[in-house]
Amino acid sequence: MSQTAEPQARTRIERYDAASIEPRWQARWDELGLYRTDLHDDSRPKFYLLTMYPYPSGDLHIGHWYIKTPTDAIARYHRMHGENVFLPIGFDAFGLPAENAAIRNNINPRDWTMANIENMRRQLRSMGATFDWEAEVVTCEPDYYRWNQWFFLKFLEAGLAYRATSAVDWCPNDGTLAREQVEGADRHCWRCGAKVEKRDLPQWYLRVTNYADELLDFTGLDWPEPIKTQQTNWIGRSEGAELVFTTAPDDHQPGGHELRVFTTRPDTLFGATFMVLAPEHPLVSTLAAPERRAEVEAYVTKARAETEIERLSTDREKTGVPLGADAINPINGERIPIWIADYVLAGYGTGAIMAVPAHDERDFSFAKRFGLPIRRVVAPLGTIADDAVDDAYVAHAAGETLVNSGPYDGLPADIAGQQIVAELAKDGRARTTVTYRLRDWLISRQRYWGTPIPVIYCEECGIVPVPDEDLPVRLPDNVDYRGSGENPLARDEAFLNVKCPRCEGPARRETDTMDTFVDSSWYWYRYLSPEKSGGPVDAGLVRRWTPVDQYTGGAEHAVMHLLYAREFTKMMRDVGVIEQDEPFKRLFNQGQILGADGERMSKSRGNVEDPDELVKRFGADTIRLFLMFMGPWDQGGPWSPSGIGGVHRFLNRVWGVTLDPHRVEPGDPDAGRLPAGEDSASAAAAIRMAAHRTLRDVTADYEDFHFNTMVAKLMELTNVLVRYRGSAVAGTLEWDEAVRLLLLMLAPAAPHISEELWSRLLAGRGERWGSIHTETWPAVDASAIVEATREVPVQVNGKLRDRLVVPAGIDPAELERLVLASPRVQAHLAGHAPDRVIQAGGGRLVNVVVTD
RNA sequence: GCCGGAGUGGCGGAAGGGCAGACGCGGCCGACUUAAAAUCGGCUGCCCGCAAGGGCGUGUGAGUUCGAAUCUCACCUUCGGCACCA
Repeated sequence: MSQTAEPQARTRIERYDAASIEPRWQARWDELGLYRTDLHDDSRPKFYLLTMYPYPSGDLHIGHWYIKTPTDAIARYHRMHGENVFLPIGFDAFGLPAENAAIRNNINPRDWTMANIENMRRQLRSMGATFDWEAEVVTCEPDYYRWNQWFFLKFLEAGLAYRATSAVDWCPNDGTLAREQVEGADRHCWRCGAKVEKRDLPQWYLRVTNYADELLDFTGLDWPEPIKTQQTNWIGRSEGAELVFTTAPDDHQPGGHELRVFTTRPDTLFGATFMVLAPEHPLVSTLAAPERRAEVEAYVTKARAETEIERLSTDREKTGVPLGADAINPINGERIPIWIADYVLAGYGTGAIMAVPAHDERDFSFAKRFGLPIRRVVAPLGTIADDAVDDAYVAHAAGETLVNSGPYDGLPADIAGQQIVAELAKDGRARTTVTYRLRDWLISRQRYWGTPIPVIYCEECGIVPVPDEDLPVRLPDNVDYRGSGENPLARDEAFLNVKCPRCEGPARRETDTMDTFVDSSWYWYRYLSPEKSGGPVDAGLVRRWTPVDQYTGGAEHAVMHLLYAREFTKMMRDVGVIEQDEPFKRLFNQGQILGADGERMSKSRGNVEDPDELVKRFGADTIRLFLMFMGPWDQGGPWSPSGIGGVHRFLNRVWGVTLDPHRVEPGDPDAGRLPAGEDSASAAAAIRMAAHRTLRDVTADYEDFHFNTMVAKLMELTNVLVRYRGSAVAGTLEWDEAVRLLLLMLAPAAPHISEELWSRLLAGRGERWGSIHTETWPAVDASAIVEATREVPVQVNGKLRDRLVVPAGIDPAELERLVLASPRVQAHLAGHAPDRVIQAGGGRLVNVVVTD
């Protein structure tokens, strides 16, 4: 720090220089262990603040700062309220990018990951954030992933994990994917964007569909509505009925097979003019007539190859072929033809539908395409039953009744539906049922850099779980991971060949690893006891500290991480590890910082903003405040540094008014003088009022995460101080109080500069140093913000015409008299008598209503 | 197509039934300086007007209200999510 001695009597203060301040305080905080949380301290209320742990891609970008620095401000704010705050951090360290980088650069994925983590630790520290590094979790460490394996085996034992062979989504880079990890109509991989295809593979699943109904219940969760809506839609609960059709006898088969369909519209049963099975439906080959067999098989083969790739949109023209067999409608015995078509999905409902073209758009376009009959059975009020159907009538409207439906004609649709199901239910041909879109979670991945799934395949014993004492199944370090597109573990003989734990015979290890979303589904429980070796979590600490009080992170995880986390918590509960039903009590989704081009930041686009550079130029405090000031936190937006100078200037002014209150600015003719009409006493009261009003508003803004207005209000208060700087009130008790409040309010958001100025104030008064971050959040003095007079806007017919300054406690009748006496009001009344005079908000505003 | 969010100055945004545009950026003018930078002060929604003042203004159109950026309905634009879920 350069301290140039000057000849003047008063030593000139040095300029605000973040670079010389910030590292010093970061080191000091670290040294004092200010942010190590004593999890066993229950003398204070606990506050578990969690922010989504980063993937160690190598560099922190400005988006990480955007989520993490306001989260840190929340932590600091809560600490100033006497809460025992736990803000841990860790790394989501398994995953594809490490493996790809390893293949590209011929290095070990572990070395690549660990080097990145080291760099990101440094970058995270440069934020000045109060992470408790002692609790750090790195998921690629055996200490962590062995518990993934432990959980898996618990789930296996409880029937919550199972292996099944079916057509799964396959990404050429990532291997198999869970359903929610395939995006878009063109079916691409959520991570790498590659087109996904179907493969028949035996894979491991977690039975999350067990929790479908429970997951729909958000009671007690303070989550953003859009996330709850997205999850609700994803789970896709649908109430309806299962109806049993039977196959009709014909020349080549005796019939009598049951064909179950799921429908939400049992009321339209009389309108079923054909049936459609998914191409994968198990009865397809049984039912296909000999003369149709070739065509059917060709269609099935084509559907299999095309299914997920070519079904581009709902607009695609429907395809299908008839099986050459009929089904019998249970309600009226009618024979209707059975078709197969790929618009019926094997994985939803029963994989078969009754087609009611008059009342379903998809069935309608299929019927049109293949010339199948269309029969109206629900008629809106005023429709003639036998009018031609030009469009599927799907809506529900008051007054609609059934037609062409035998004994049910004339009944309202909903009543008729219930009666039809009840009638068929008598002999077991119908039941009400509920169907979900949610599928079980496919967790197998054919990649190296993940948690090995701890099972062994024995020729004699079949699937054998790895015994607990053999955990963890370690990822071998030196494998040939360079790629033939096959899992490197499958080529590692030492890993692959094991003895069966049961019969000691030759056996083979599972080579699939777990979806990395398994790692991120319970890491916040591990933060509470990262070193624990006897089990995955410390039950006592989990009971005390979870659910997490506040979780912050992006909304892009709505139906992935944020849903898996809820599912995993429920599974952990059901195997007796924890008692909690839900992981996160309150969730906040910050917006996303886009590149300057408005696109998502990515290295390949070259629009990534490097915070290290900005830290060097402006300091962490400026960046923290600028990101908070940009706009509402949940909004995000394209990165534009154009306003950053303004925020930096603000901190300069805070620096100036704090350290040099008597300075008189040369450029301002009024500098150093009190404003006209004010004396020292009124100026001091005005400063005090401004400070306490700001405190009231800023407190509310911190509570609501309205950081942009919080910063604006601190700027306003600072501007008030700048206006009085060098005048008679500078340095008075009221001035000092305002400065003290300003620094305390600024402390959570800009922790370094406020700490520096705080220490200088203490030193200036000869007091012992104590960190500003261990101070208590100040209380508003209500008496400081009451005014003697106030300004009342006056409207005539809703338009602002005047403002009156009146005594604060003015009587309403007196206020009305003053308002009507106003020359401007008189002018706009133009001689008419007012019809009404409305005093809004207890006289905060007056509106004079007149008709002319 | 369905579900959800958002439309306010040149720009980021504030106000969420009661003074539209807080705060900041940018711009213009000025002070300080030999000069520039930095810093400081003033002005800055649009239109008419020398001014006083007036008119118009929160995506569009209707409505509710004494009063609407804010509530209701319809539409337009835009950003997310879903992808034939029977």
